[in-house]
Amino acid sequence: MFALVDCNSCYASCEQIFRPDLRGKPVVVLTNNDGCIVARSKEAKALGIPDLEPYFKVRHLLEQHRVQVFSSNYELYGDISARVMAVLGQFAPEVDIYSIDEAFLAMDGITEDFVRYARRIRNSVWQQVRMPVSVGIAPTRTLAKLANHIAKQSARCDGVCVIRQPQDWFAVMQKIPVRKVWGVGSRYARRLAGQQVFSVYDLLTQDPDHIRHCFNIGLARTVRELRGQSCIAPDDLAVPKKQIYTTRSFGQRVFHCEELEQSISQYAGRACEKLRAQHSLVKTLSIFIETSRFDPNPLHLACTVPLYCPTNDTRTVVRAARAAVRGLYREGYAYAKAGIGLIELLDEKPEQTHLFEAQQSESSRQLMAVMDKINQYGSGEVFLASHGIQQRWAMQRQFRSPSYTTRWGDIPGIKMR
DNA sequence: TCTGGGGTCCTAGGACCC
DNA sequence: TCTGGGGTCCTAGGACCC
Repeated sequence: MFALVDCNSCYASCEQIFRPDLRGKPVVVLTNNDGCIVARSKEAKALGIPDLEPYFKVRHLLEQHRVQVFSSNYELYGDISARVMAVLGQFAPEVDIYSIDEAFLAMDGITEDFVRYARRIRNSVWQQVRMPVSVGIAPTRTLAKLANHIAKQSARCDGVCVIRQPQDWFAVMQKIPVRKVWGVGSRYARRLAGQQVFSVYDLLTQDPDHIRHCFNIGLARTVRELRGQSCIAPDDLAVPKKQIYTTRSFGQRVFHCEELEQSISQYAGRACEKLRAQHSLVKTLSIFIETSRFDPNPLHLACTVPLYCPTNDTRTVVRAARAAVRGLYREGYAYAKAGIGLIELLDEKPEQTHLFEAQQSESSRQLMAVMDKINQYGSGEVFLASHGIQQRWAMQRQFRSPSYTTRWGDIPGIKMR
């Protein structure tokens, strides 16, 4: 059995922790660059504010209902997430962190009544972090996700749902749209509708081989998981990434090559941090710069760059990435976004050395380790000068809250009387 | 004035080779 | 002379997730 613990409206709830005056009120959080709505409190959902809608399109609606708007504050969310995960660690020996706001717990060896166990988790996380969570428990991860969905939807569940046997839940599954299944996006949902598959139950009763033939192995696995047959191995979530990307839209359009080089330097730095965190080396990069996809004639320029010798030294990767940008750059375009992908990765050990090139030096390794140590809280205190100091292209975050838990200057004060 | 997220993996199809 | 099987690698595009 697996438990999936998921924070309710995670980013909005994070903001409410330090603004208890906003509990019970409509709150939304925006994506990077204040682009789209990415999190909505329950009250904001009730107002009919759609998910992932561009901010400027719903701005008047938000103002009309006096919805509190926040820019993304990942320093805060990352720290709150770590605290939630630490609490979950008290409940199971193995916590698979699936994303910033959810984790799977393996329930092996848990003898306590599942409903009671789930309630204890909920209460503890609320008590220790003030984060509301929902808990779904089921024989497979896909069913645990579904149970979590039911826990959130049904008031009667009060945040907890346990699916012991799928067949006990067939009646409920007939009423849940197939789109809600983990692994079924809007495209698959549309194609499935063409085959008269509308509900979770409809999908569950399909022949996996038929689904494999019409779609792919992933969706066939999903069908099996819905039937209670576990096919997503625990390791699937822990394995190192096969590719690492860092891409960002700019706060405003960029016209000059130097600024593109600055941005790509910074993204490369971030990508290399992730690379070192999983003890990998990169052999091939992918670099792109592009105009807005909403432009009448969008331009997308990309190239792949093989590295002479696999590395995880930010300086080497930055040098190659900047050269690539200079090669791609075309004058006269309003660039909206750039990114880097580390697309071919190797294990740090054993290192594949080039016949005529010294392998990555010990001094390089030490330097990177020191940088990572200083920057461990994601605040980016140490960086290469090529990132630039005055970043005209940096993202917009007009409604950012303080980093209450990670910056000395932002720690809330207590009034004594 | 103008505004539109970010990350990862899979697969089909083409190029090339034996 | 022309055809044809099968494998590998690469890449762009598609699909998913939160």
